[in-house]
Amino acid sequence: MHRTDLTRIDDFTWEVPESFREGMRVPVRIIANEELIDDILAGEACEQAIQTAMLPGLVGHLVVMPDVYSGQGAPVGIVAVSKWPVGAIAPGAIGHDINTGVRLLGSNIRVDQVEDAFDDLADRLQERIPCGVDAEGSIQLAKSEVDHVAQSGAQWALRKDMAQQDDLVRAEEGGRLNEAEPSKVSDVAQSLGAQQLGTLGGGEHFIEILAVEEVFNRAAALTMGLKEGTLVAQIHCGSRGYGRQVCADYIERFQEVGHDYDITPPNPNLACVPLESSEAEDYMGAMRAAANYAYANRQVLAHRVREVFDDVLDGMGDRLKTVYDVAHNLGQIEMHQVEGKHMRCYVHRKGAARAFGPGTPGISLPYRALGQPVLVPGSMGETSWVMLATRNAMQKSFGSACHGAGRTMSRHEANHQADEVALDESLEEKGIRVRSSSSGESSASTGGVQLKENIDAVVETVAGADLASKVARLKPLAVVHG
DNA sequence: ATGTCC
Repeated sequence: MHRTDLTRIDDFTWEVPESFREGMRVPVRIIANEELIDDILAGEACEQAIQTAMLPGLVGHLVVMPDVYSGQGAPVGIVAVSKWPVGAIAPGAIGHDINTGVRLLGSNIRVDQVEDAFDDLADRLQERIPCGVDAEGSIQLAKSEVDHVAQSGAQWALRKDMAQQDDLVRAEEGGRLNEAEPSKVSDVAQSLGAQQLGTLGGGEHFIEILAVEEVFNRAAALTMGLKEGTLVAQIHCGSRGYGRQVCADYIERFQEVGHDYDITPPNPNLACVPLESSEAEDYMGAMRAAANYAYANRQVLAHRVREVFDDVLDGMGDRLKTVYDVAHNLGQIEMHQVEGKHMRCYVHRKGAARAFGPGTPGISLPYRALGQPVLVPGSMGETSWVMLATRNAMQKSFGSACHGAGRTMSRHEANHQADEVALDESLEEKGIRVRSSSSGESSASTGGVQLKENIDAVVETVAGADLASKVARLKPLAVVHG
């Protein structure tokens, strides 16, 4: 695909018109600046976005975020809005990693007072937090308890003394989605859930210690508890095997029943059913259960981080306060203004954060007047950003913003051990402590493997497109990953 | 993303 195929809407918005391909239901709108657009057009994600725009019952436009990259079925970095009740729901447009997201903890701990402790912090985090695809948790749950976690989300952790009330107040949806139906989750998923709570997983999931490097919006930063020169912790992870299995189970089921509804999906991984079908209802219940599992997981990990801070920094764990907790892969029923009409919709966000503008109901109370916080982690070891959703986001992107830096080389492509090690080494060279379950196994790397750092371009684009505004930039000090 | 894909 080339620029000549696009209509330029404004400096940061490029449209693939509905007429581009037979079967597209809505245009695709790519949010990108001059620096990012050509890479996006060159990649596989663009074709995937066009296919995703063929899902039945979509309205408005398919939003492509500047940090988009290729995924299964739909790319990672899209928002697809389905009209209620005539539209369809597609698990592949939410993703296998249901409610992968970010928890950010701020603190009043000054970086310069604890510089000597970074190595110990990294070591202890690695010891305390099981990482990697096959990680099993320190918490073993009975099957009935898995259902309680899936029902209660982060509130489960509060009952188990692994959360503070304020953690829930400053979390999207209070860390719990209503109407979760653990009974609609398969036994296989449930057994995985029994073993994996409090684990980080693999891929791009990580825990980082960072410093608040620069504040751009003092008032907002004050409300968020972010101050220049202080230490923060960021947790990027999701629902592990539990959510992955839910997605896989329902894609399979939707593939089987799709033709009963006269639906031919654009691609088998985009199998879908009508929103008001019993299959859709089952999936929504199971997906919310997985989302709650992820909220609980990030809460347990936040608790582990506090424990490590208690140990290493002499009881400083309590000084870590939740800034916000946000999902990057979720589907939700929302009201939106589409082509001048206020309508009930089902919003698929895959690799996109909900970003409701100031005053919108549904934003956690401490932030309702400001707008929803948008947490933008870089790829592990990269600069991260905290932003704030703007009013404009409501119509331009159906209340959504980017989820983090796109990857020019996915960990899937970088699947060779040597590349993984080389990536870690390039971070170490920058003075960042890296602890990885796969590190140190090989130094056969040739070096020179690097993730292109495009997060600044992503953030400039999101700010330029007026989806969110900058609050603070965070600089990584230590990262633990699978 | 993942009891990891041929």
